[in-house]
Amino acid sequence: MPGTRLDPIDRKILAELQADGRMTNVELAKRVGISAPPCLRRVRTLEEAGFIRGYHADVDARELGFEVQVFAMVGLVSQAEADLSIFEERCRNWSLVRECHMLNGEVDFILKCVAPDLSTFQRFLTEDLLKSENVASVKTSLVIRGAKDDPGVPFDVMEERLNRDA
Amino acid sequence: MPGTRLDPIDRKILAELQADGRMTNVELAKRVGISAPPCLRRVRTLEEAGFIRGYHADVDARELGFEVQVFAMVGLVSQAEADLSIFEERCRNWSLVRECHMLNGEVDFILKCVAPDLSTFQRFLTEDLLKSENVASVKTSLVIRGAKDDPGVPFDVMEERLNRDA
DNA sequence: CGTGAAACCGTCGCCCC
DNA sequence: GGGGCGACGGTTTCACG
Repeated sequence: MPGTRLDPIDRKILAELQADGRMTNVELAKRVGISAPPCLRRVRTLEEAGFIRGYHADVDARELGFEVQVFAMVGLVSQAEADLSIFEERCRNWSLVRECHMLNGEVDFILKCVAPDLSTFQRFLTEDLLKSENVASVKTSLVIRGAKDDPGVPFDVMEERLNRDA
Repeated sequence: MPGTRLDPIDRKILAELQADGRMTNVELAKRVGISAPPCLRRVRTLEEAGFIRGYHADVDARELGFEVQVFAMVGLVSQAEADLSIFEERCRNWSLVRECHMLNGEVDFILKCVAPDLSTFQRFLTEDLLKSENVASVKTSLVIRGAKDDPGVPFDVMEERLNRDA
């Protein structure tokens, strides 16, 4: 079971840095109840072990002029591993596609796209996505309004499960 | 048009902080070509104006033991504004629901859920989501594997459009 | 927006348990 | 193994030009 190698202090560090990634190390150390040097060593270890992938400013897309968010459901002709990989790699190269997840069920992939306006998205849809080899079908849904958009994971659910198992 | 009040330096600041939210202010200042004090003033202004909503460590869900990611498509019985708001507020209180977007088309909402294991998710699905008033239907799709998961917005697409308009 | 100065922080070596 | 203390260099963040 992953996550077992982390002690409660590590989990607290991760939760705090997920909530505020620009917190100073001394502030973080105070919150998790140890002094600054060991706290910084733990953070570096968590980064190197891949638990922390990076730090990002959370920018307001709409405020910045990205008015269009779209979820695109993509079906492929061939689901052979090589063809899946090719499609995934293509998505990684489209900066307008922010997320690409392979799903079970009727559809093969869900894409979350962000664009400044509808015409920019339509151009991507017709000239890039739909013209891609192996793409059989694309169904798009515009985001009318966002109700919640929290990055990261629910640490409280994790703690609940750890308490339940204990 | 939003985004017009930002000059090229502000946009560069946002792009840099989106790429690395823990960059020091002096490093940021160097990259955008001004000295540290005005750079910090710009960052504070961008924060207070809401362009920057916060900073978050990007944690690896799977490495941390969150093995299950699910997209849930939710249809409601009533789409009256009051009923939509009630549903959105409920989603905000479910920590396992990380995103909730209202969509056009057949379905009313798409939810992105993160859970440590399938049974935790199933419990949420049957005991919380499906028992909610006004929920007519829920279709879930498990994420088989993630191919791309970049937070934020595509600044390069924005710059392209600005150049095109100019 | 830049300069300078003061306070603070990140970071290291060392000692302790 | 991990945590704490002290000190140096770099950073944040003022006031001022």
